[in-house]
Amino acid sequence: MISPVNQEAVMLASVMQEARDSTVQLRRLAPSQKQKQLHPSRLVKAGQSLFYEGDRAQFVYEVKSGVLRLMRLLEDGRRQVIAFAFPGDVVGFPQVGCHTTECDVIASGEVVAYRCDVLFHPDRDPELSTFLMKSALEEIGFLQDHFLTLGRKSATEKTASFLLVLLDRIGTRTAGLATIRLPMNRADIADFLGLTPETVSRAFSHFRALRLIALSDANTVTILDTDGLQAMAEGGSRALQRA
Amino acid sequence: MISPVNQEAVMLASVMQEARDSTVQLRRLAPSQKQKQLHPSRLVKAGQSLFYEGDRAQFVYEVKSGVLRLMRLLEDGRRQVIAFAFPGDVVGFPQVGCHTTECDVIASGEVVAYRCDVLFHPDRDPELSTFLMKSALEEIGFLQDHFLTLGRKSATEKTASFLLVLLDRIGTRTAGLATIRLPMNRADIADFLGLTPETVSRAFSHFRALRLIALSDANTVTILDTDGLQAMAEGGSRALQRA
DNA sequence: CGCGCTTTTGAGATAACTCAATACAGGTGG
DNA sequence: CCACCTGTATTGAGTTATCTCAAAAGCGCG
Repeated sequence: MISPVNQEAVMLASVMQEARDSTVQLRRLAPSQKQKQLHPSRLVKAGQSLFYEGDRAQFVYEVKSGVLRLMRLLEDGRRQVIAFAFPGDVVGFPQVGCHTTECDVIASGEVVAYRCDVLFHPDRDPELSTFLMKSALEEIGFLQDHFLTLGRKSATEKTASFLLVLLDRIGTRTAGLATIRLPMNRADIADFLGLTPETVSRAFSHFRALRLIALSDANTVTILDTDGLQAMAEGGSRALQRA
Repeated sequence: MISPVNQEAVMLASVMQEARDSTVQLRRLAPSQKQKQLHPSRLVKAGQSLFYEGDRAQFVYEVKSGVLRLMRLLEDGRRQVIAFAFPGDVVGFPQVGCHTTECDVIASGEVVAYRCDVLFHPDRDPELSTFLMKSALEEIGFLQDHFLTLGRKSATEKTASFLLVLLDRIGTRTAGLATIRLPMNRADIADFLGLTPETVSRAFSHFRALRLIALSDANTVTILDTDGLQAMAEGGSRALQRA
């Protein structure tokens, strides 16, 4: 998921603030598609922030490699992770010119920045415009999916759903078994699912006890029974969950 | 919110299925803007459905008057209301050609239908394309707002937040007091907030006891203390909530 | 080897749920 | 015009899933 080259290339001095200055860490890439020739690629390092809630929106970012975390905060410190962004995702769609979420890098990688004004001038680059519209529609669909999870599912259902989505997005198949390397910690997962880290941990333990998953370490999940996990995610047999 | 004329004009025989047939209930309107001349307006009646989950997406709809409800269902009947759409909102953004939510009319009114293919051909009508992009961005912002509510707020905070959003969208000011006519019932509110109808009702009663609101009838809310309700919505003083 | 951070496990507290009864409102028909 | 009837909303009492607080375990790092 993260190319080692990128990690090397990032200077150790880089701190959060740097990422907000668009002139830092810019680099030309071999253009992958015609309409992207003009849009610079940027290396980003875990721990950086691409933007904060309330920032004037300058760019939307397409993730090339690495993982981003979008979140919103409540005054008293409560946190909601809106989304994790993986390669192919576009983040930073603005609201009346401002970002309404904070965007942090949780796994170093590379992003492509598009000036926000391309969103409102489709005639200048119809191809790019269509790409961004599709990305926005994807984002809407993704958020809607997660609504159901957030509003109507139990802790085990939420956690199982989460693992299945990640399996789909970043799962790898080794020796016939699907495994997921989690780039985020339990607190991030909890804040994504509207739970506490303890409850997430208990759900993992529960799945392990049922032999649906195995954990080689806390962040490496092997899926032993996809169907069983699917049943969990949809409350297929709600009795099963307590078993 | 709902013009009486529209209610009259709709035939009593109209049932859900009719709304899905785009040839039914079409009518030319005086074009409000140049780019909308070609897009037909359609009268819709409370109880109809504009589309269902899984339907091939043909149109996105701009609400002119009335209120729509977007929702998703789980096999076992659990329901999540994704959004209520008021005049000015655009609903029905498709996912790979299909609708991923069900859309029902909860208050009769009028919508404008735009063919989905305009989303992917911005050069044909840049002005419309920009309008739809802005609508999509609004939708994303709106969904993100609601994420925080859904994932991290208590029942009273959720309910207070809900009332404040509605105040902003459809509140009216009479005799110096802001009032809201709720077009949806308690079950809809509950399914929007991830609660039960009983809990929503208790929250209303709680606010009434604190003299933050008054209810002339179950669907007519008068806001007596906006600041107090705001404090409730943000858990400003969490002690206050239990008072 | 010991320190700090994350995760896991445990035990008790609580917010919201479930089920059930009552109250209310709007529409219908006598 | 009023009584009834149906669906929605409210209120009550007991249950439970999840949270909170606390302790133990695991893991990486200097």
